[in-house]
Amino acid sequence: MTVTLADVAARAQVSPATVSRVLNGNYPVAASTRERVLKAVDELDYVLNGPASALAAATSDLVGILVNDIADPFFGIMASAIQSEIGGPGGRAGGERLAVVCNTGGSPERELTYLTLLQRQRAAAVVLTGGAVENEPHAEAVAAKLRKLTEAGTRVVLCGRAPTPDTRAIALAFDNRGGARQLTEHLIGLGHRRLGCIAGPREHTTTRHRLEGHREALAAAGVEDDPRRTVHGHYDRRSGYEAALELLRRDPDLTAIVAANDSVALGACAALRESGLRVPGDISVAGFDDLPFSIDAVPSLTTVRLPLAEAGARAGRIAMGREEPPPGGIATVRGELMVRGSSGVPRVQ
Amino acid sequence: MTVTLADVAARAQVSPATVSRVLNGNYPVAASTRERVLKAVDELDYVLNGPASALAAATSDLVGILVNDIADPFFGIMASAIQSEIGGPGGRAGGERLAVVCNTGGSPERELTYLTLLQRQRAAAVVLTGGAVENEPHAEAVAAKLRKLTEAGTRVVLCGRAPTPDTRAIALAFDNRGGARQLTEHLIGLGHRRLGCIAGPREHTTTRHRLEGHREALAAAGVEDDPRRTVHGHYDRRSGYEAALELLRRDPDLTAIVAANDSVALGACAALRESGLRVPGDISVAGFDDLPFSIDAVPSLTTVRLPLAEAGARAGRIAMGREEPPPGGIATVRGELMVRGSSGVPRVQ
DNA sequence: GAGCGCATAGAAAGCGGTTGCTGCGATACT
DNA sequence: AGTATCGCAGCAACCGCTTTCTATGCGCTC
Repeated sequence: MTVTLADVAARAQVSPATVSRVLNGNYPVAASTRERVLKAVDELDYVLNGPASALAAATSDLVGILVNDIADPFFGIMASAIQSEIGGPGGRAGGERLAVVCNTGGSPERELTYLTLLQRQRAAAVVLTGGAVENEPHAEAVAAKLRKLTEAGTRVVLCGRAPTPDTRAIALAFDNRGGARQLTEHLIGLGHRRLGCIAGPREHTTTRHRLEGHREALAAAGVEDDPRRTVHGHYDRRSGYEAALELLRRDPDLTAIVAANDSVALGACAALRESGLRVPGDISVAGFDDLPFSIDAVPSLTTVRLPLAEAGARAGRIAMGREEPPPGGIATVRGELMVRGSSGVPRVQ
Repeated sequence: MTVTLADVAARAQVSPATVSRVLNGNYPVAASTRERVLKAVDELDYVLNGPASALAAATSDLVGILVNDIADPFFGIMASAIQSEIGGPGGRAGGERLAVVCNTGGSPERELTYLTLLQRQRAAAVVLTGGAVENEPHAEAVAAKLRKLTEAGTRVVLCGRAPTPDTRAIALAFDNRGGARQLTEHLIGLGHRRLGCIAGPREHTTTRHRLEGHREALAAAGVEDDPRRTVHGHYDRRSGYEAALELLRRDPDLTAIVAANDSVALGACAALRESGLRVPGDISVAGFDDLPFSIDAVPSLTTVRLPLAEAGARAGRIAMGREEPPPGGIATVRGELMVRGSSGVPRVQ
């Protein structure tokens, strides 16, 4: 029914071995033979059997990309950049590889299962993006799995994710702490002293690092860090909306809010506006990531730009072995403070 | 080196066949034996070899999801919904399937190559999302490939994409034409007569349908359709920004602009604002899709809500054979007009 | 107690490629 | 001319799992 290598071989009057070699192009084949084979391939409309090939060659052309939330442009942009370097059709890479994006939904269980699935498929490489959950049993399980993957020859790259110790995984980590610190320093510099903070979900490396940066800035400036001014939520607009209302309830005199990311910041802006506060006239707001829509917000969002596309592309190249991993296997990618319309000097009280 | 079925069998003192049967659970195995096998699997940390399994069983657990642009939330949301139904870890489905998202970048060549790659992997199902390019040779090539896939037993579902004739592909198409018509009717109802239109890329089904709906509404209301009031661009904010400036240059007295989608609308708003025009005071703007950020725009965006998540989930279920395909293999998914702040009555001139 | 059927385990033949090694004719070298 | 060398094609042994078919042991029935 389906056309196999043997069929092609028969038609081209050669052995299956020759056909395989023509297709893989890593063995000398006479031009005339090659042509005959290619003609047969074309005529029979032959399509290689991936699993069979992977089995025999003990490698596959699958590359896994794990993302926390594919509906979030933060991950979409990174995934897109990674994929463009992985190859697949149209990518810069030569060999055609199937870049597969897996959506973990932020759940460590799913992350683990996807890793197993990729291990099962003998993936050539795996790129994990975004923050990791710091929940203990899972963190160790993931680390163990990554260890096993690298041992089996799968290249593992972390993109925008904290390094995993005792693993041969290459890490391209965002400087979330430094970025957050800069951002809060900027607000403090404008004169803000009552800063609310909408943090991301607990037990999350990204959340923790951004929060630490924020606190460092507060401490450095001698500003009191009232724990009541920090609210945890998710990385979506809705959380921002609700958290902003909660912060306002706790302290109506807040003059600035730093959000977990841009979506959260936008949600917060909406809540503030509906509460009758003007941004930045009455209260400043800052985001994080600098996603494309941030510049179109009104007022445009002060935020920290993370070079998502660049980092993703680099991670992709490293995963493909087309770029040297950074020394020590760890590189820090810095963000850039983008001062825009949503932050201003505090209202005199 | 790597643990195989035979290793597990040896350890459990059974034959490889028995281990396979325990793992697949479709053959009676005595409880005591099963237990022994599972124990061995656990102790040896055995991971099934996917390719080998796929080869022997002549099926794989891969499901492909093709998207035009993974960095665009429009596709991210759909992909996320599809994937949640496909299963993979945590999904509602029973079997663990690897949902792979492939980014075509809107290029028909890549689309074709990805389809071949999936065919090669003997994917269980394929879901294509978003509009298709209407470029003739490619459209036919894609149709031929889809035909071949369905013939090989791969379920093919189109989500938010126009049906492909002569294919056994199931289509869940968005009513782009009807939605666009409603939107323009709304603007005409408000009193607008000089409507600009920022359309998507040419040779694209989505673009064509939305444009047709727009023109239908104009024609029905007896409003002249000046071709100079239509500009083509891409589905991103930048295109919207540039196209809006171009439209203004061509006709400074425009009172409304309908955009190809929400991102384009936001870009247009930015351009208008920078040109000193207020929205909707001086000019109304409408988007399409109703992506999450649209409600946070200032003013919030009048648009047509497309049930992306619902449609994606349904497409996923159909792809998995867990839901009956619609009669005739084609269903139309309607959008809903969302009237918000960016549209208002035209300024009296 | 012999015959039967049922439940369960094993043997072995693929699935469709890849690749090390062998073979063979032609060319190059002494 | 004789032989070492090279280029290219084929043979055949896997790769690791699934599955059909067969074998065995056991409890039953008549």
